Amino acid sequence: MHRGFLLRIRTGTGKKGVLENLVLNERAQLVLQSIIENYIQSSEPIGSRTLSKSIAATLSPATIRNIMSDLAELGYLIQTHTSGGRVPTDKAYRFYVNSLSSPTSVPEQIKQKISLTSTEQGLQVEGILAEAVRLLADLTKFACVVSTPKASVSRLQRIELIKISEDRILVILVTKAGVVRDKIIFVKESHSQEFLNSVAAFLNDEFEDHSMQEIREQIHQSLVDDRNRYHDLLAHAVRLGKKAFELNNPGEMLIDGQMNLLLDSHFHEQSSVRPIIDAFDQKNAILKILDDSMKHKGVHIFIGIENDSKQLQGCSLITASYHNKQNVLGSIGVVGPTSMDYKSIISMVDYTAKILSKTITEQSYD
Amino acid sequence: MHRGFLLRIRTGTGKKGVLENLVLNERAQLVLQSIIENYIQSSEPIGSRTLSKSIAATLSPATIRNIMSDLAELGYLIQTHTSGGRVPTDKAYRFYVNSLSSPTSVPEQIKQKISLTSTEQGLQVEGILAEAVRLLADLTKFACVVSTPKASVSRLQRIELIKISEDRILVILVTKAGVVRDKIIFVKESHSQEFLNSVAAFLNDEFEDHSMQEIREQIHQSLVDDRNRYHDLLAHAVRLGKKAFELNNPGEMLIDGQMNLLLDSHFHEQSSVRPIIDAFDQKNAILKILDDSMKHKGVHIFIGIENDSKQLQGCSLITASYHNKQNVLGSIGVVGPTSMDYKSIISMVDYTAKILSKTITEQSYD
DNA sequence: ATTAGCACTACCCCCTAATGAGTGCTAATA
DNA sequence: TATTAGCACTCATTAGGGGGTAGTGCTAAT
Repeated sequence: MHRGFLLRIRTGTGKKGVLENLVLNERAQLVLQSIIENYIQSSEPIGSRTLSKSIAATLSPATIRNIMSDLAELGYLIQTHTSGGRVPTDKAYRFYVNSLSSPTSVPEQIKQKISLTSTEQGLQVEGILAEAVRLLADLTKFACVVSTPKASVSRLQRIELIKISEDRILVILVTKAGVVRDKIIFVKESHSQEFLNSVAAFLNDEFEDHSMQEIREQIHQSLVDDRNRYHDLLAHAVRLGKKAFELNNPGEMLIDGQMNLLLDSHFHEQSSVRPIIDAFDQKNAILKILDDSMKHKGVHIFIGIENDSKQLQGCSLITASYHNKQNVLGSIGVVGPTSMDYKSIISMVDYTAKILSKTITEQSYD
Repeated sequence: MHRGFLLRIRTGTGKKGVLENLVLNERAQLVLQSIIENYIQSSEPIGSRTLSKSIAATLSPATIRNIMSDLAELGYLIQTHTSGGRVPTDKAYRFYVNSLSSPTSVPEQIKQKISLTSTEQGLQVEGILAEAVRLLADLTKFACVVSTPKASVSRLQRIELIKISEDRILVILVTKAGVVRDKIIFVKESHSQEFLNSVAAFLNDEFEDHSMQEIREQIHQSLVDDRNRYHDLLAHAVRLGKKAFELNNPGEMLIDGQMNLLLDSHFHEQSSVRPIIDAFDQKNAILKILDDSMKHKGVHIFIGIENDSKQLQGCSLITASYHNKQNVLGSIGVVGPTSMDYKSIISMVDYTAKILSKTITEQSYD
């Protein structure tokens, strides 16, 4: 047993030297990194002999075997069979991405492909998102998702109420971010278009530039506020506004490139794709991750077992949030095998999110 | 050679008796039908012995072999190997679906599942379509598509012009069918909201209940019509209207259940799915079929080789148009293997399209 | 016109043996 | 003491061979 040489107590912390706090020495790191990179490329278990040829340092297979044995014991590698080479665990991938510095720059050649042309055409934000997610899917050859701007954070630019029939009113909400939402609300009593116009004018006056969340809260307060009862227009405005601003779509997302997953060699066995398909169908697990990713700027990486959702524990997600001048609006991301090429995918997601933010900011209404 | 007994010149036509004009006698029809139904179930080549057991009539394997041999010669069957049973060709499926009478009724049990609840929630047409296509995909376990209502045939209910910024106007088009389209147009000169309101009022007066196609034509005529030059409001209305009614989205479609194709045994070899995936990516080939299917009422069936698009020649499509009170709006359909269970899929598509039509008609604005 | 019988074919499944890449352990080496 | 060479062993993969099965075409009998 020669683990001693492999490990070093993390310097500068007073914590007890439990296993998790140990760090690998440089050679072990090199070997692990090399295994991971080889595996990402070949998606086949890596053996000591193969590795000794491809690795930068000159190490004999036997030495590598020793190191690998220790790495396995520490949970970075597993053997699929007694004699079938070793495969990195999720823990290894975590180590790997942590060791990567900030996103490497995207090759110029690919940068040129990442451009969103749709602004010229007066496309809505949804159109831009659709283009972005398609682009990313084409580029990465994995499945990609993007969450539409959260209704609650987006700020009101304009509301319109249009009488459609005696009992139906079309509500148009335009947000500063450039998103148009339309929904139909049903009313018991018929209102004239003129009346709806004044209600809309009132709501516009009152709430322009407020976030949807704020508006909902304020309207709710007004409801319990007695004095409004005596003002007819106000009362109606509150009642209609309540319906109009009710958030009915709990957050949507656009998906593209699902099919890419099936052509990927890592997912070759059908069974392993199944849960991911289901995850896409149900959406909420992925949506939750995208939401989480909005909380902090930059690229987020969720590797296999780290995902709360069981269905997603067989894959990794790389996400980045996008924003306009004021707010973080949503996130865009890639769903692929845990053994994906993190280095390049991270930089692609990062760059795409930046371009997306830029495009959306440019065409925001303020 | 005993083909004589198998064939009969089609009666009542004066055409020369070329091979295509020949029809099969009843026993041959029975055998062919039986082969097809067996193959649809098992997706494995059918042999004479197996068939002789499962077929209704009592025929010895040898007899069946003779019939099968003739059917093969006529292009209804092919052998994958010298001794590997026979498989129906696209021609056989065409014969089969032609021999089916009008759609069989859907089992009550399934009918209950086919219901679109979304009307209650004031969902737009797009929402209803999304629900319908998802439903059909769940039911059939294949990929399903639905084309959104053609802009050109839908009739105007209302237009609104909303000033977003100095050089941007948001156009909202509401059609009788209940579709809301929004787009942003760019203008050189700034207009006040009041002015936009009068323009919108004018356009509404002039064009309500006209189809988009008509409107476009009339506006185009007005443009060349000199007398409008002298009427300021009119001139602006024409200019803005031209931009507003420009059809920018060439027809969209919604897809659901693509993943189902991969789980299907008929497509088990990856290679055969690939072209279909591409077809979905490009959309236009499928969109064209959906468009074609709008021309006539009822269910349409496109089998393998019959498809113009090479990529779709490995699969079959079953489509049916949907409509509101006045117009055919679009079509909904299933994309699956050529060996799909036509009988039940046809009736499901038929029934779903009917329910879809009913739902949309009910919530149309006239 | 239909069927039974026969020779033949080809896939499929199972078994076996050979191969090769990998491992752990131990002893030799620098 | 860290590293390496050598050895015995494991196990997935592959190729080859035999039996079984389901199929075919042809011919002769019914």
